[in-house]
Amino acid sequence: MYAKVIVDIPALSLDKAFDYKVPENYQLFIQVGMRVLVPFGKRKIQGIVWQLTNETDVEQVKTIAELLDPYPVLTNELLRLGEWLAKETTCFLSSAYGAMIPSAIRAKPKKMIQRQVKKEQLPPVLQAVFANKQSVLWKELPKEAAFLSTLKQEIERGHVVVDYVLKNKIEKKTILCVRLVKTYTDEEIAKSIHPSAKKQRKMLEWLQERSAEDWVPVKDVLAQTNTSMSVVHTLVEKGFLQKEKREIYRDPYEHRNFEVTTALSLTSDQARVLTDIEKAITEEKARTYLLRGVTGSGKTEVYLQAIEHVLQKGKEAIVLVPEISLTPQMVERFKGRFGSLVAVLHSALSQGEKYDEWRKILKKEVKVVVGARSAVFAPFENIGLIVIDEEHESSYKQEDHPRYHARDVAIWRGKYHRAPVLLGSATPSLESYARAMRNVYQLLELPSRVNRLPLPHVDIIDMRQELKKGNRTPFSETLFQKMKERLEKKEQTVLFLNRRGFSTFVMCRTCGYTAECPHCEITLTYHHTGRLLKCHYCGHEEPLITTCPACSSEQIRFFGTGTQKVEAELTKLLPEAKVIRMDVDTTSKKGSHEKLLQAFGKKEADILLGTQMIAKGLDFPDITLVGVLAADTLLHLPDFRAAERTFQLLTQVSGRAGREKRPGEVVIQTYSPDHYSIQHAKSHDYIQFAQREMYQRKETGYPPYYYMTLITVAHEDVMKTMKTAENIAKFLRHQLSSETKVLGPTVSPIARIKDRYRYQCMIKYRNEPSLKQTLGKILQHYQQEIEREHLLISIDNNPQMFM
DNA sequence: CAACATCCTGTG
DNA sequence: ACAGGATGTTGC
Repeated sequence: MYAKVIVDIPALSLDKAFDYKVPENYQLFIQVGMRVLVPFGKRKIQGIVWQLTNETDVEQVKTIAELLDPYPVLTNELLRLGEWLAKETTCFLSSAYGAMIPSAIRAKPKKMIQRQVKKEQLPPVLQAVFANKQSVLWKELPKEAAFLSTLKQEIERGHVVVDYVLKNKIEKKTILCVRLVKTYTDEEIAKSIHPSAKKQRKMLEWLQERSAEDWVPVKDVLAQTNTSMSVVHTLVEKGFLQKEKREIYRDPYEHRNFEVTTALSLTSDQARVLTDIEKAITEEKARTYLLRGVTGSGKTEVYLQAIEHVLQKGKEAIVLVPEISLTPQMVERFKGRFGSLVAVLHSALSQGEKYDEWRKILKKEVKVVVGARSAVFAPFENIGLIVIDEEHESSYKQEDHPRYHARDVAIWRGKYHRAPVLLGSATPSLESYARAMRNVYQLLELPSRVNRLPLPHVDIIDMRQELKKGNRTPFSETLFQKMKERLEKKEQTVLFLNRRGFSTFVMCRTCGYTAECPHCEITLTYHHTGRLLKCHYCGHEEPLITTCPACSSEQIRFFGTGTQKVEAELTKLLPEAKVIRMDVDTTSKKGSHEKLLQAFGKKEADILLGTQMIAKGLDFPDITLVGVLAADTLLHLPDFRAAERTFQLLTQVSGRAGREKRPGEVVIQTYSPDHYSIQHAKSHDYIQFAQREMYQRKETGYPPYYYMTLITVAHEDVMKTMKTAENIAKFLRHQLSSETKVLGPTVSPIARIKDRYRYQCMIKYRNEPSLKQTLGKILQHYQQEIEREHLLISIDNNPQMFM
């Protein structure tokens, strides 16, 4: 019996299966999808069993060293999905599988030396490194030539051997538990426990009262009965109790109680939508539905009831939510409805927590997964529905290998399981909307808010006029007036600014010098805390300059406005207002995001000031005013989706106002008040916006009318980078059809990142069946340079970012 | 001509 | 990715 194994090393030359013999003792247990440790050259590495066969063409097959799993970590379906993903996104098979497995179990084998003889038999230098240990990690050894030659000698003599051991990064967590051996009668207890041993009696009684067969953590027993460990020991010795280390799950929501909820009554719109979806679930129709529902129209309740239907059918459901809206509020809605049947997966969990949530899925202990992008790979085997909330969010596209879009993966899995996929959004991506228009997806709509409240009134303020009036604060007169009103009425305001830090850039007024990152061609951003200049791309930091390094002038000025600066202005202009600031800098610590939101929910502050991250899921009844300080920041980015993103963001943010009884108001400040994305956001008119934008895309030749592929070349040497990019473009023009456009090469919007120069080419095409193959040829051709000289060629199909 | 750095090949 | 052998470079 042989196994075809995909080894865990990302390299083009290793992107194929390697055959290994399955040892006798594993033949009964081994299954496709399990991880194995295999000898590879002089090393041992991890791999995935991809196929099992009875023959091999390879003459000198080696044998699998170790079977790493008791059950497969990848299902048959996921193995096939990986093959598709590798082909579709031009990545290695091992990278595709890597994306499906939690990082906690992707163990790196460690090189070690082990002594085979008594310490005294080794030369003194080696005695010293071994100390009292049997084995030592290779990387902890001294690397001097003298030492290495003695080591080599000892290895040749067989006194020391080199070995690879595999350390799981995260172990299963265990705690000490006890349970009663059986249920005891009073006489039995009286017979063996002395009347004066009150504590022993108390512990036994306490345990008897609980369901007797269960294991109980010792910690709880001691706390509840107010006894000590010695009592446990005595009872174990007397044979009343059993003691054992039991495996437990780390529970990220351990200290939270989720209020149990039941299905809410639906509006007629919701009911109509739900009927369609339930029908698809029952009939096992692998259709994709686009649910367009205005903010506050109750999309989540539709998801919840559809999932209920899935569970009734004995199937499982996956719900994807953008990372930033996976707040405790969101989790609460699902845990409240489905309790312990829910697993939650997102990046804020520790590695151990992620691993445990994932194990619950694998062991079929949960039926619903709520999670960010990568949760689309949840190893369920009987999926009845996949939901993608806020489907337009660009975070569903992974920005590094494998560059997949969760929507495409969901649709693939939907087909496999014959399950519907439900895409939900108030502002669908134009790609999805176009598909719905062509009936590729089925369009479902929720046109009005659940509570029948009107959508908030939106004021557009022309900031050019404010400047003329001499207003130099970040707030227009109108916005400032309204903020003051809220303060008096004790209502809350949310201020939104799409930029963190204090100012955008620092410039010398005398000579025009601007501070730039030494590793990336991008201006540094001033951060008030620590008085630092930071690079938002590579994290480089340097102290703030006070004199210009170019001309020694002291006229250093800050330009642009960030959240920190607005906060400072607020304390100056509205000293009585309490402000909470939320951005990457104030929410980087675990749990701080939640804490700040809770504080705002409890009305500990009047104004919430934040970036992107507060645009979603914020659902507090007392917010009656939303201010967008600079609506243009997104609009003028060099990106064909700039208008779409602006419209989506403004709509999203406006949705935060007046979610309950009181109507809300929105103030949008902008330097381009007439732009259609801003005007249509004012009138809450998605359809008008979509039509206008669709026209624009058609004229300029962008998605959804054309597909795009972005190729970025990066290398330390500018000339080499340019030449390579040029050659690639030439090759593409030659290979692809004449209707396909190859643009560039041009310098990337960020010309250098981490000391590598960057050039890019763009391919725009409508029909190019051999594109994937052609791209594969390019990688093949540059394989040596990629593997040896750190040449980077990245291929991004349907890119979301153009940096 | 040895000691050392760099290139290059193969991994089942 | 990385180990190990082949090949090139350098110092005396």
